[in-house]
Amino acid sequence: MAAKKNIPVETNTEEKIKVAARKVFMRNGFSATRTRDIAEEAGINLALLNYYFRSKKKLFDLVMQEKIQKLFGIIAPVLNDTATTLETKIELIVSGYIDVLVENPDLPTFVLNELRKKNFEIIQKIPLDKLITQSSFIQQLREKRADINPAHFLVNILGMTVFPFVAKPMLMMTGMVNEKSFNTLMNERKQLIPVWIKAILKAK
Amino acid sequence: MAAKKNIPVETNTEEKIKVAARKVFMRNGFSATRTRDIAEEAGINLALLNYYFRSKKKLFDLVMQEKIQKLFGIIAPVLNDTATTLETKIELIVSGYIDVLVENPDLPTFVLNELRKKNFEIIQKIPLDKLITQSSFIQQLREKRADINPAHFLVNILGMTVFPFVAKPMLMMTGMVNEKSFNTLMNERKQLIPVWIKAILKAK
DNA sequence: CAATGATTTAATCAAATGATTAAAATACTT
DNA sequence: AAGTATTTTAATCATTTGATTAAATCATTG
Repeated sequence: MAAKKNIPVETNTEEKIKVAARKVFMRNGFSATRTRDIAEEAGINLALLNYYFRSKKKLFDLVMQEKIQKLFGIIAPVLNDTATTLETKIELIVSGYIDVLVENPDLPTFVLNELRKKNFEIIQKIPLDKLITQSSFIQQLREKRADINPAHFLVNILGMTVFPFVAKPMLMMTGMVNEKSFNTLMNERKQLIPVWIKAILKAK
Repeated sequence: MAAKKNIPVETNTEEKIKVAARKVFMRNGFSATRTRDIAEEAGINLALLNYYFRSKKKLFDLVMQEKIQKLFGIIAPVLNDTATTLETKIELIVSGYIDVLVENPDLPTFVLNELRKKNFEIIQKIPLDKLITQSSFIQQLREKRADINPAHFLVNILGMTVFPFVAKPMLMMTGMVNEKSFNTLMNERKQLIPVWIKAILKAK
């Protein structure tokens, strides 16, 4: 590691490849992405990709790891914050997700589809199990409504929040939304979903 | 068309290829599927695939067309039935989707992801726009709650119903569900989602 | 500045893959 | 049964694609 010392991150070859890989893998998925596409997008020689990352698969795993962390990073800290109420947590999860997904609309479909196809070796195995089931969020829900299965409740919040992004191509196909009205709709949902979830919490 | 007359559908080569194509395309998506995989799954010579369907893309478009119709076929007739109440429609959509998706858990992620990647030429262009916006469902919703945007309302129902299937790999990764408890959960949701949606309808 | 190590390039490989072809086998018609 | 059309097969193409190699360039160190 002789060179590379004073080279700013943006012009660092390794970083240029990562940036390009994120973009191309996210757009096309693992199988439809050719290493040549990434090289071209990065403006580098194809051999450099293998020089820095060994293989297409290794580079992809790196990107996947990031994207999964991005997706869980929105919800994890909120679930475990003992300082906030259940209502506040709901608001934070909803607006947190919508803000990130308006900027990265393809993120959930990409991750969920690649997971489904098992195109990914889990590198960093986190004990998500306990992290969620022991969370402050679940405890607070139990106090309020011990009869509601936390899985149902979380699925409702995420379904209302994340699903529209997954279903976006279909919503556009049906003419129910266009590129502009979709974002308006999502911003409205930041206020609306917490109201609806509270209605569900009251329902019996 | 000389032969093929008395040949039962199951042993019909064209049909065998379609059955195999549905299976393999659904599991792997367009790009990760090789025509050789389909031929092997169908137990036929590779050349027959091109003989009957001209190309991988044409065969894929056929499968996509079917899958999209399957996905919309659940909801379309319910939305437009003037004989049922809004409450009944909600119940029918929810249980209709859950029943089909328990048997075809990969259907939504497959379709939504391939649509996202635009791996598909829409052959049969249906005026889904009017079909939905002019539907009995939307009219009934307007009568009950003119202030609720129908898009929000439909997204809520579909989000709560369809999203769990899309998120299944992630729910399993977090240890929140396993293969067995997932189906139990989905069956519970057939009863629960209509209750929750009614709570949303009452909320202000 | 020369020597050393890191980075980059052009050229090339080997395997995979969608598709085609010509011939063989099979079924249908008269 | 002979002749014709359809279906199936084995072999082969032409590209694409992930990866490697050897040589060239560049930067750093002593």
